[in-house]
Amino acid sequence: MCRHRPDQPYRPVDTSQSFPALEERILSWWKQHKIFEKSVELRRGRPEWVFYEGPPTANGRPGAHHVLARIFKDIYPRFRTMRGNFVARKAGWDCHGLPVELEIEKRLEIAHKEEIETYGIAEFNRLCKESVREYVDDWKRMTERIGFWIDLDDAYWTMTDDYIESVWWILAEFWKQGLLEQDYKVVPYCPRCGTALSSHELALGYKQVTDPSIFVRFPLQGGDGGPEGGTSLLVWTTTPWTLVSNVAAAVGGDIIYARARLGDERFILAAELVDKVLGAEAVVEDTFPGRTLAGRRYVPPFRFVPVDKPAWYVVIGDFVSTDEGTGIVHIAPAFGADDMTVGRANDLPLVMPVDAEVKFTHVVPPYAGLFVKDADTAIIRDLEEAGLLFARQPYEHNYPHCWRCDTPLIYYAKSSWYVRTTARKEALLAANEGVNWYPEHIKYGRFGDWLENNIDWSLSRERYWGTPLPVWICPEGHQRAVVSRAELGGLAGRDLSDLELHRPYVDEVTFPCPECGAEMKRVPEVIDAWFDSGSMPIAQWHYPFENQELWRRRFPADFICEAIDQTRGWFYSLIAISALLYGRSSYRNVVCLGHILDGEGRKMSKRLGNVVDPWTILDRQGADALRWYLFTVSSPWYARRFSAEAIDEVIRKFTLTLWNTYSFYTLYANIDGFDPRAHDLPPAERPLLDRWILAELHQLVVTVTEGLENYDAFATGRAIGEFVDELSNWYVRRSRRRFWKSEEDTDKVAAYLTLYECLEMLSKLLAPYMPFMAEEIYQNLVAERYPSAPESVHLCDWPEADLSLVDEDLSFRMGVARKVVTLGRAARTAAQIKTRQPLAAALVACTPRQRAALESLAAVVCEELNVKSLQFADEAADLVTYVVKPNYRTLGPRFGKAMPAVAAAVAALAGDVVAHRVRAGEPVEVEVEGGRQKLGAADLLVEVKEREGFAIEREGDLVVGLSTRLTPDLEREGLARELTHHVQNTRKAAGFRIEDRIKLWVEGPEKVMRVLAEYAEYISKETLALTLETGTPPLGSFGADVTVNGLAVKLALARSEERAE
RNA sequence: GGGCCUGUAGCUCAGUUGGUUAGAGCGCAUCCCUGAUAAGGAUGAGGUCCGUGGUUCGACUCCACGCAGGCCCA
Repeated sequence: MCRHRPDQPYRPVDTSQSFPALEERILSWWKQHKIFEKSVELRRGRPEWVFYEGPPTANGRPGAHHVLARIFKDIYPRFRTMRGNFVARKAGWDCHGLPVELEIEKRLEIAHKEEIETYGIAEFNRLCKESVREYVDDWKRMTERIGFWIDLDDAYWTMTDDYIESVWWILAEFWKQGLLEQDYKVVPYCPRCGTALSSHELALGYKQVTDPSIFVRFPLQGGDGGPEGGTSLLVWTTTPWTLVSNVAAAVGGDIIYARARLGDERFILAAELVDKVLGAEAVVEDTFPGRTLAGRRYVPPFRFVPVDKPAWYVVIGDFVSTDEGTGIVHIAPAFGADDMTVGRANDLPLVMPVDAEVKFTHVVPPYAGLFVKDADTAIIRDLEEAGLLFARQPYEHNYPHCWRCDTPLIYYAKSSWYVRTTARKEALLAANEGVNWYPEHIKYGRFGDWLENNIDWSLSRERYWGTPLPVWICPEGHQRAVVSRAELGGLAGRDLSDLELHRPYVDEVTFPCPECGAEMKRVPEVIDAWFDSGSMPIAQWHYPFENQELWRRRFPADFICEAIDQTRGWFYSLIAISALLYGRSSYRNVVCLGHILDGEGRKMSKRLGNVVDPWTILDRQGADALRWYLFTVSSPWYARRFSAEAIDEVIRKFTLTLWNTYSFYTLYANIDGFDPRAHDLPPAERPLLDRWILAELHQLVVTVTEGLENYDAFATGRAIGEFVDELSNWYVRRSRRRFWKSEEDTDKVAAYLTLYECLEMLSKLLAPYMPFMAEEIYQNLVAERYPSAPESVHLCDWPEADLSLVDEDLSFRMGVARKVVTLGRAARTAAQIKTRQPLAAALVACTPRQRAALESLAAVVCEELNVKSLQFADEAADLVTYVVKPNYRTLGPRFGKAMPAVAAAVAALAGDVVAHRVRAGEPVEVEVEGGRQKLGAADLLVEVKEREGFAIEREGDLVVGLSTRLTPDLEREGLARELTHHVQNTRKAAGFRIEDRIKLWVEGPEKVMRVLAEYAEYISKETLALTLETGTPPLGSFGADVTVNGLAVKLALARSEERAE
């Protein structure tokens, strides 16, 4: 590539080109000539358009579904770059997290966390690091191959010390503001694995199970502290073992409760549940809202654990429902999220009689040492003996289990570190206001809801491979969040600038507490990897330790893009961190893609094993085809099914059509030695067809530009697809003979120029979508010929539409002509007459505007339909009949309920007569429900219907008929064209090149020979025959026996040495 | 269990503020054209527009409630 040679032919375009091979060639050319780097540098100093890369998790090989987000991350930055913005593309890799650890655990055959410590954290983390690097290499190869232009050499890695140091800075900022705190929180916990589970893991393990559920009496206390008149709160629970830790009973403030008598006992429970729980015999004595119960004390079921605060009274909880149970919920703050919340709100004591293995401790002698769930039976028995058990029944529900070992999870209060996002909820919501979401509904839907129901960010993980939480703590409980390596070194009194900021190295650093002098040690936790990736707007630059100016320029991002599952992931972590730090979002526009599903409609995931390896597509069909498929197959916001077959369709339908058009141009331009820059022919001086396709082309530029500005690669891609179809199947097909006629006149120059301009423009419009194909076309047509042209299509400016060339009227006219041609062909099909057989006339019935359009394009229509003339049916013609219909849009609002009567009255009118009046714009009167109503011309729609028994076709207002009578003249002409057709086929069969001149011999019945004589000039010209003879062909000629309109004919041809003029 | 999204031809999907006869591509069938040719074009068959109610003169479209799938969360 890149040898300039305007006077040389174009590189021949192979119609059976392998696209993957082509792409590989272009990839290496890009690399060799640093085109990506140049494309970025070219715009240095121009307004920045900031893109943030959401770091892929370097744990697992990339699948076809990962290609989706990466190409959408590619197309808009490419577009903006061509539009003139400076768009830096810094790559990134998400390196930390449990999945990486699990993989190493598997490799080391480790089953328990403790074994990691035995194995050695340093070595374990070294293996994690290694694994990350391996996967990153896979991702790099995929990224390059799909043409995703991103700077892989300057990627941020969340595991580097610089990155971690920036994350520390953020955490220390939060700590200073009181937004980073240690707290108890109820988490799902696997008693067997000894670890809390993340919400993501939780989702993997829900199962339908049956648990014991019991109804228990909580006898109300009277004023003296004793039971009050035999009245009990009736409480329902599915976890009897938590009753040991009961400290309160919750009711809904607005829920109506009843005091109901059953026998000589009284119960309090939700009024609407009385029948269901107590049965029909129960008598309701009183009803009252739950809030009147607040503060009422009751006798607790167990008193094993001493409490240090008031307990055992009724509290209000907004989570209480009457869907099941009794409407009264027993509260054990250590063992339920709602319980914990309500416990905090009411300052209830935390009763925690359970150890790390979730067994009862010695505080509860009867059950000590029992796994809590195994204690259920004994607890129920003891309740029964104490007379507290009212009823028991098995309860079937969806309960989470450990996805690894299938053990039922226990909700359990654990100490953990939290980012108090709830304290800044308003800032989060305000930050979201400044974000444009694509699609829009996410903003106040899924994402907005998530922010509205925000919960504190559970930050810490009791793991090894992650950013260490930079908090040091002393035995007195004083805390210190460390901001940087330098600060840590200062505190520790030694140079720590080379310290690796991972475990176990940071764990080894201790220093005296500034407050009490005792030794401070780091807390053992690492942080949630989502915090790492959400910190990237800051940490990717090692801000604020470096790059302050750069950071100011590149915050916030103009554009980010991920799949929809990131609403709770990266989209959230980004906005949470930046809202807490700066009170604003770190991104302005976010494209939120639907998932790629497998053939069965399931999400592609490593776990299901249904991931399509992108290389099977890339090696066979190529990156452009995959890209085009993903951009245009359907709306990107929705989940779509992936199909390799549909990519073949893309190639057949779009790629090959474009390729053939491109190949067609180069083929003929080479034959004629055509150089578009040697000619200057303004569009206004070119034929109508050329002006038409140029009008479409420039309209396309407008459409694509506006679409890409609005992040709509889908509609714009489809618009390009339609244009390519029009270019190929109308413009080129209609213009074919202009290219291969021998004389070089203005008409031919116009055709070449027009097609060339379309292809050149297309290469630019396509560059963000199909960077390889666009490059190939641009290289061959432009860059390799003209030294002044940009070296690559990706270094070009985005094209500006020439609005003076856009011509809506012309588009309309050509549209009508194309429609008439379509209908005329259908009429031929119906009449079983080949297009090659000329006919006398096509007869069209249509509106005046359509008529005008067709008259201006009569030649085109006649040629396409192979008719001698185009005629128009007048009102009296037998071709059609008219039907008048009511215009619902105007009449509906006017007549309302009387509309059906109006429609009936209109239907009763004599169509032919009324149609005439309507077309003339005159009003019509109808009789509706006894009254006369005047209907204007706009209130009636005239429809044309074909009369029975004609070879005609119609669509809407348009009716096309063909006169099917064959005269002898027409028949002979048809035969001549048929002969030509067979000669052309024979030429091809003989393997002649299209520009080869031939000698032709024909032998056949007299009828054929007469036509041959009459049409000798036509046939010779069409087939490039220099001689046309009858008689015996010489040896070495290429012969063929053919049947022409049922007549046996012998053809023979030979290549001529002469070059004709 | 909750929230969001989706449900249109055998398949993959469009369908603009509610308005006359709901579209495209693929597949299938029939046929045509062809020096772009491992393409192209036409026609046909194929639709309870997920279901049920409602609003309206009129609903694929708006509302409610279901059903199914996806995602996120419990």
